[in-house]
Amino acid sequence: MELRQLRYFLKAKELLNFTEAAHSLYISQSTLSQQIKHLEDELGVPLFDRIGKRIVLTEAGRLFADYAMQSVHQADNGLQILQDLNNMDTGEIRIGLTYGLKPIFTPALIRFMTKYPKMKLQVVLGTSQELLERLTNFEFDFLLSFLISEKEKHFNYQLLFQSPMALVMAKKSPLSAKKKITMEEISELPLALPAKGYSTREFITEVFRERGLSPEISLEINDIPTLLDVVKTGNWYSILSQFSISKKDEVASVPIQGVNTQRRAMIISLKGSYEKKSVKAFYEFIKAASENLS
Amino acid sequence: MELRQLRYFLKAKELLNFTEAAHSLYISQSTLSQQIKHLEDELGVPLFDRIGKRIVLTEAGRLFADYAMQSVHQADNGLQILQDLNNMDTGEIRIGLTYGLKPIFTPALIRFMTKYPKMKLQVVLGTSQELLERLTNFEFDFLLSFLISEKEKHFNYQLLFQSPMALVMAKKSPLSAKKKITMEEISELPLALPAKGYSTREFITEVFRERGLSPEISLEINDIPTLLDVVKTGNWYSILSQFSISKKDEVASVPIQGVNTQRRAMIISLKGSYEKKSVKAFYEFIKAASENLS
DNA sequence: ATTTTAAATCGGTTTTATCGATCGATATAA
DNA sequence: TTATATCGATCGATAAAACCGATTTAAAAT
Repeated sequence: MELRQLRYFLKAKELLNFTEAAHSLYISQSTLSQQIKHLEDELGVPLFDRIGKRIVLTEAGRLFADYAMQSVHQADNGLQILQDLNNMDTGEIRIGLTYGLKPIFTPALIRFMTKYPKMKLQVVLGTSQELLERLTNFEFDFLLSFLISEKEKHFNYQLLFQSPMALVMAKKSPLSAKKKITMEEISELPLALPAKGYSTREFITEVFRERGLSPEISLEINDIPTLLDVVKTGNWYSILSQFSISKKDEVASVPIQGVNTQRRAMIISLKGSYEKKSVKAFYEFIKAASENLS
Repeated sequence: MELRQLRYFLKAKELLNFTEAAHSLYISQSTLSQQIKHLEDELGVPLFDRIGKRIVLTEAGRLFADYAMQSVHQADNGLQILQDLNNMDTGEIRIGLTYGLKPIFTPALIRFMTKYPKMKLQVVLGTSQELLERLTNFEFDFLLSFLISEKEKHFNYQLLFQSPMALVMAKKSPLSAKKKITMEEISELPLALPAKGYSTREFITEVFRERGLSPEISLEINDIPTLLDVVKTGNWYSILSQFSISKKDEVASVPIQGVNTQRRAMIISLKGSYEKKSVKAFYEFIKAASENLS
């Protein structure tokens, strides 16, 4: 068993297609096919079921995948820590970012890249749910998100700041003059909310559920700028964290009354994973940006 | 980077001698030398310092070793879990055993091997301290020992039974008629105790320390049967757990008064390591043996 | 029925790991 | 101080393996 074979297996498992996997690994399909076979021979059990020209993971494949992933990951970590030992000016940082935290991220990014121009960053925007999933698969060094549901024990959390939820509406809306608004009032309004998977949406659903309210959710949109465009028409209202609404969005916002509407912005990383110096440095840039904005 | 290279590296790190390491890996010295070099080239930093004809781990080597070990271990675990999936009648169990728990282990071993004759067992007797150290290096599936100091969070503990400490003496000793004895009385006697590293010794030291007693320890022996031979002369007394003294040892024992002299016999294993079916089965045999004896 | 698609297989090529022999350096013994 | 043994590095040759392209086989799709 070799790491090369484990890497091949994991890619094949990911794509469930030998031809594509081979292509993405820059090897031929025949090579991949052979190496998987060798691995299976050594393990004494098939990792894939060949159903016609389709492949699916076997029970054994599912079980084995976790160990293969860990093994490869530990080796990568070892490499990383040594490269880190030499200099922190090179290397790559992979970051998961939720829309809501873009305002904090962008200035941090710019300052960081100015200071360390040789670093390579890879930023993926997405919903908290999908980013957490990918973090678990070692696809990110960390991600920026509002806290979704409960903390999980295999993640590390660093609190950046808290921000209350606010009702968002067109500037011309009569409600924009109010100082505060309750969830009860909101539940009577036509709402356009972020789609499922967004931490904000999960949070809103939970708050409504706690209070036994069943609001009218007429629109679900998986893109925040579009959501704001909809709100600007004046026909719908939305709920976002106060923080993520900037002036140039040209909408009005009214804070929501209630202790439990505080959203906690977090840096989330994977416990047990080696944390590069460069990543730690980035944390400081993000924390500095958070303090400036609050 | 390949697992093969990591295995080579770990063996070289263990023996700190390329020639011996190569021999123990059934490869030539030149091959090992080359493969270590390739690995170092890829990592961009030497893992060993070559001081004359001696090699020592570099800082980088020390850091990298943990990751290499984890990587190899995870791959091995993956293989193990799949072999386990097929049948639990084959494979090897590696067990660390302290002298004090031999009486419980031996009958469990015999029954287990009778039921699963194809299994291969490897049993290492030693002190708790050295066995715990080796458990951390993945050298055992589990070990049997009385609990030493505090529980550590990277170990799993399963309590087997509790046994009080007892003063051990020759049958002819006048003290053998007593029903109980205090630590204060003991501290006046000439003592022969297990050497450092034995859980029992660590425990005794701690109990004396707590009570501010400074006993006369005239003999330290790292072999329990020898210790008992010494005790049989009548010139010395020893302290062992009540349980580990059997009738055929031909010594008398008197329970020690005091709540805190209870020793806890434990199965200790490494958290996060995959636990083979066969190992779980063995646990049951050990637990059954504990219940019978108590 | 025909075409397309995807994995397995085959033969040949390239790369890599491995070995034995040797070299150079160093520690040890005479 | 000199001779000897020991250890890691290096070199050239060989064996093993990974790899590729072409082809085959079988199952979907048309």
